[in-house]
Amino acid sequence: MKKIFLKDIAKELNLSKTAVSLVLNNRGDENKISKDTQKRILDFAKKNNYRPNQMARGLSLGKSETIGLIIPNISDIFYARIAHHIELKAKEFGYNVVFSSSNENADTEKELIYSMLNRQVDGLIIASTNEEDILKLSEANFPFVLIDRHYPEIKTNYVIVDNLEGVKNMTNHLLKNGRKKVGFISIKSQLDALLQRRLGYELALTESGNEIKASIIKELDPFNYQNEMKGAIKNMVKEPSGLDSIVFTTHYLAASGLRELKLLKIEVPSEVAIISFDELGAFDLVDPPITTSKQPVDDIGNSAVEILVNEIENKNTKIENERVLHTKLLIRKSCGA
Amino acid sequence: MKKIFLKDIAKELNLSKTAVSLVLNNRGDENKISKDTQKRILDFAKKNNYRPNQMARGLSLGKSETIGLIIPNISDIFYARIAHHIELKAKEFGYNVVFSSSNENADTEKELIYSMLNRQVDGLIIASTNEEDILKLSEANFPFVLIDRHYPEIKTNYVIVDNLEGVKNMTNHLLKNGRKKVGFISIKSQLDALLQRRLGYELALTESGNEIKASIIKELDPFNYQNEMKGAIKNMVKEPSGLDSIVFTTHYLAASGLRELKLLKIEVPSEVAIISFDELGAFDLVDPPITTSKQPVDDIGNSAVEILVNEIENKNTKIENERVLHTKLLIRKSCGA
DNA sequence: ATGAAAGCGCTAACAG
DNA sequence: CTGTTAGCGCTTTCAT
Repeated sequence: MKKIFLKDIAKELNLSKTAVSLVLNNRGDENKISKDTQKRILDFAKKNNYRPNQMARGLSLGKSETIGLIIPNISDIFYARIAHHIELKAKEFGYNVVFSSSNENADTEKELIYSMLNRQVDGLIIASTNEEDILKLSEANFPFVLIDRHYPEIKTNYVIVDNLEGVKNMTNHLLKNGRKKVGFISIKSQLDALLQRRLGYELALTESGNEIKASIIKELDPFNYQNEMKGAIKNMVKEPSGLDSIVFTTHYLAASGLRELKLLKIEVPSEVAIISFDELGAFDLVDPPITTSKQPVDDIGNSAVEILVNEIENKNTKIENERVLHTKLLIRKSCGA
Repeated sequence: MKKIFLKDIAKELNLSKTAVSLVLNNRGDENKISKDTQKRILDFAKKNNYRPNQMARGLSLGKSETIGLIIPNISDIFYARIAHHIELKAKEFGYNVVFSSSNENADTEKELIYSMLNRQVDGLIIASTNEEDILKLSEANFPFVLIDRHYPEIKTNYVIVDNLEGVKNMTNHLLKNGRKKVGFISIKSQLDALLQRRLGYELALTESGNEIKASIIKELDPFNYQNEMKGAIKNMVKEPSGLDSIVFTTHYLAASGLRELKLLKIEVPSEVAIISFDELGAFDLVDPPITTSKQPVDDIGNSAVEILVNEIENKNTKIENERVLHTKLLIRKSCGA
């Protein structure tokens, strides 16, 4: 593991740094360096385990072959899964990934973006909480793609799912299964993704001739939802609301809600049916197994990288850079049928 | 977002790059640069949003203020949680983290380690699959700490849990609850962590006067455990084995096992009790809620960073660099009582 | 107190 | 085909 540098191998082999650098970067042929010399260089490099210093290389090249990933929280299984696919795909293209969690905090996100820019990432993939800096990135023409969440007013690359459709399908599923009074528990947020989910719910109700009463909708504080859940559930289930089903807009809300329902000894699905947007690892084992609108995490991750690398490397191939993917309803027991 | 460089601010302010650099690195006072000059520099930098190029800085300084994290799989909630804590703690110390998944593949892990070294990470945190390269790192005196898994023959920093104790407690819990024939389902592996888990199981049995029959122990292929699970379970549950309980050594084995038990219509815990080492997000909601030996992911992450940074920065504070943490038994319904 | 200059390891014109 | 040279942006030694 003794460190060896480019100049060392040049010296040892009595060649110039240029020749060595060229060969090591696979530009030997195009620069007409003799096969023999090339072989000597390659062999020597391999034998001595030569490893170019990527900081030097990056500084010189003006790029780092690194993608930055900014997400709300890596310990959220949803983002962790996306991260995994991003990582895999990035590697295919020869990129590493640096990640950071914003914890849904705008300032942190801002700091993270700049910190990554300082570190000379070649591009960014962001599940953003904060519009302002996205706008700046966009104006600066820096390569990035938004995932999971996007800002309709800003023209950017993005990969999201059709939230409206997903939640509408969920709500309709409940309705189709004979539920009459469907509640909605979400997170208080200005994010378009959450807005769309609410719209999907409302649309399903109105289209089926149901009225939307505010009391049926609860939007909890993202940092305090666990405490607020009990009240929300109680309120929904008891009269006058007397709901017979609840749509949850995230997996953690669904888990938390089910926990409270159990504490309150409310039978799921006989008394109250529940359905979740996206899922946790073991939702199929839960009592009862939870019906879910599953997001295509693999596709989200792969698409994001594909779009990003395309932009970074400025390939001519015009690819679709605004992708709206679809969720898939996994029907289990929590809605009755 | 117009890029501004050190030399720009020096020129604008009619100063030398040295002065600017010094001040920006908080070494103004110690180099007796006038308060006034310092203020001018700082103000100008802030106003123009100066952001040092970390590649250049890193190249010059010979360090990157980045920690590399290599784990088997970021989409495994266990590692994702650890990653989250590592990230948080690293930020406290001013480090970023670069992560990669080895997918339990020795070659990938090797490649990852070298790739990270090339990228000049200052230190590494590794949940390793492959002893060989750990040995090299160790010989090269490169700062790193092993987590989750360690190699008893190599002297390194590490943070692990007491696997033997954890599984022993699990097994005893089953025994205490009146189970007579306890099975063991694990992953086929040479890793010490898994060996210890098996030892814990065996120890609990022998100490309580039970005999260990090979047929009671199943070690599945890590890449094919889902397919092998059905056979394993069937085999254990039917005569002559006729087990009344099973110890699973990972959360995904437990989930998979429970899935099969349900398919086989075997009642848990009345017919067969199960217990898991570590847990998934919703193990408390599962039917039945699964008793678990929970690992202290926060402490694992925090300790690892603490030890690593200590070593990187060569602080004199002698800290314990071989930590064995303890799991905590969360008793739920899957074992009966 | 401040500045000139060298150097970190690598790439890339350009000249030969 | 190969070597010289400048330069990426920053830090730091050593004069002044």
